[in-house]
Amino acid sequence: MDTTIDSLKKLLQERDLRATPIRLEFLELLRLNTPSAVTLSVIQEACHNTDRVTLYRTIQTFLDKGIIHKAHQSKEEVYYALCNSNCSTKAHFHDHLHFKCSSCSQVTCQHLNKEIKFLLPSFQINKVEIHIEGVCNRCNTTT
Amino acid sequence: MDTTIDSLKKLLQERDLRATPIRLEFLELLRLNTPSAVTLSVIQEACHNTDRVTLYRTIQTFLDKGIIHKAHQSKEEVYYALCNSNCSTKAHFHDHLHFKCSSCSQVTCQHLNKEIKFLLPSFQINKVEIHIEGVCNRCNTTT
DNA sequence: TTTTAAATGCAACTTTGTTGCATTTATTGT
DNA sequence: ACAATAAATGCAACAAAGTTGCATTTAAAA
Ligand SMILES: [Mn+2]
Ligand SMILES: [Mn+2]
Ligand SMILES: [Zn+2]
Ligand SMILES: [Zn+2]
Repeated sequence: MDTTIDSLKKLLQERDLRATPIRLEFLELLRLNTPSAVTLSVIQEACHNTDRVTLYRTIQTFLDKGIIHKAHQSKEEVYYALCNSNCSTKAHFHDHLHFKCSSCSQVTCQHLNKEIKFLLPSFQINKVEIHIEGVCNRCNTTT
Repeated sequence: MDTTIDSLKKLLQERDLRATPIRLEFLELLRLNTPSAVTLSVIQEACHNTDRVTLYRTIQTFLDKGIIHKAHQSKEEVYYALCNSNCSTKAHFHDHLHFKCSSCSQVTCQHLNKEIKFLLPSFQINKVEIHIEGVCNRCNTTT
């Protein structure tokens, strides 16, 4: 039997990281919010008895190891979400965009079904980030 | 005869803003860097005898009045660039993407020739921001 | 159980951004 | 050209956000 906690433990150990209670709580929070991304301030509220510094370091570690990625990065707040299994210590691979709903203010990862082509002659494209703002399907249909 | 300074003065007065030396220096800096965007830290260096607070307030004013816009907004640094004449006190209108070159580290505004369609059924799209990283045409051709 | 490197907590610090208020200055009208 | 005035600026004090060094604790391996 493989509980969700066990799978998170495995995820950490695969990346040579220790499965500490703080890290598991952090990841469980992100997992529960899938497909919505979570801000640092929400993480801080949830982990209120954890030192700020530890959370900063945890985020940095998870980014480096390809466990989480930044979704809808703005100057005000950064949203974090779990990566899929494509990402590793080596590199991140995401073929999705980030949608911020101005109604429910949720940031979600949305899969890109068709590949998007940009006409930039003699440019080399390495990374594409797409942020869209509007009203999400839930808020739009639930009139 | 219409010097560039005069045109900048006119731009400010059209938006009910006073043409102060600081504001003209600020806009001249952005104009000289076109089509590259400029970070706050670069602005601060250029206007080293201007108070930080004034620069923060100048940026906010220019954003509100549709004179500048944020290009390649990240948590670390925000890049600012002049708006085209479409933008006003009412709203910003941009149909271009922002390209960050990992070689020369310049952020440039690139026009979108063809409109990009996203397949997001029952979503309402209000704003689209596209950030691309890679190697720009100048760096790519100058091998 | 013991060992040990990794992870955490704490304190001090830096950097970045904000607010209130006094002073200065660009613009308008005389 | 000068005076009046509202806008813009500078300064000080503050608040928020992020960083660093180091001592202590703990997960994982022996
Ligand atoms: Mn995502
Ligand atoms: Mn732009
Ligand atoms: Zn919504
Ligand atoms: Zn370049």
